[in-house]
Amino acid sequence: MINKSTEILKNSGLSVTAGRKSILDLFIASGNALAHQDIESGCSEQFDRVTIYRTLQTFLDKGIIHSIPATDSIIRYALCNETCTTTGHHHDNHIHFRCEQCSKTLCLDEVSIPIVKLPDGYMMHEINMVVTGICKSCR
Amino acid sequence: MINKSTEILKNSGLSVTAGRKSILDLFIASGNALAHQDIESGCSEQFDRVTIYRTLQTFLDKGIIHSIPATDSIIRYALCNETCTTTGHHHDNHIHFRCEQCSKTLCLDEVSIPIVKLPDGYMMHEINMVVTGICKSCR
DNA sequence: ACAACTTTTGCAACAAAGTTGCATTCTTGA
DNA sequence: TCAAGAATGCAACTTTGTTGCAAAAGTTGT
Repeated sequence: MINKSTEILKNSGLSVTAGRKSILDLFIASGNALAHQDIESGCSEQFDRVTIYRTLQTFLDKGIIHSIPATDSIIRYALCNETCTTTGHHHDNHIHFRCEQCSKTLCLDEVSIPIVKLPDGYMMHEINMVVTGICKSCR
Repeated sequence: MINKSTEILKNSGLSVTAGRKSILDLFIASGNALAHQDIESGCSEQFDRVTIYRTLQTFLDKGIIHSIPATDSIIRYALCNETCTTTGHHHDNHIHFRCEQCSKTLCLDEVSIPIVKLPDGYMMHEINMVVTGICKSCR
């Protein structure tokens, strides 16, 4: 296996194409979460918008990336770390941080989401926590 | 003061218009969070899409409603409870629940967001927690 | 209750984001 | 290497969100 992106694709049973590798490389290179737009403008080669939508959806389905909600209606995606290899829906147990200054969104892998007790009758499936504030490099 | 929606508007220093009252009434009537689309189709009278966007923005600014992030890129809004009357940005301290069956989004006012400790160098401003699962009425 | 003033609304025209079907091109496994 | 299946690009379209401006409200003081 030549490089990491190829490896990830093979491990997920996906065919290795220029687009997928390029998008994965972008995720690996950038330490933070990426929105569709970031990917469209950040890829080394130019790919069709539709291809990017479909690629992101595929990656989501395979559990290669996870989506991060935000109040600005822009969904960002980040690489799942190695431990979550389950295909399909999976739980990310870390919190996400969005910096109000540099507006980067990061996974804080070291901070895990605390357990909350739901009222009687509610069943929890997934949990998502996003903190906004000022990040380490912006202080 | 005739009814609740009028009261809320006056308290926030907003002029009372049919559109605003209608949208507020909808929020009061429906127990769950509403997306733009829900409001457009749910109002008694028909209002222009632009009016709804602007009204929601105004309500946000005044702290009448708060927005709830989600991983489906649809932002939903919910009435702020009486205790949070601060104009402008404010922190909701409760978690949000999205039911995967009926796909309603609710504020769980009784469950407050637990405190998390961020890594050194990070400053917290706002915090948001969304749980998905099955709600009480769908079991 | 009315006139003057300020806000809000609706419309039109855009811009951006996301979706679908289909023909072409690329990957993969034998 | 080649056939079968998967991924891509394109076109056309729908949905979502934004801006400027004129018309229609709402508000305030008298």
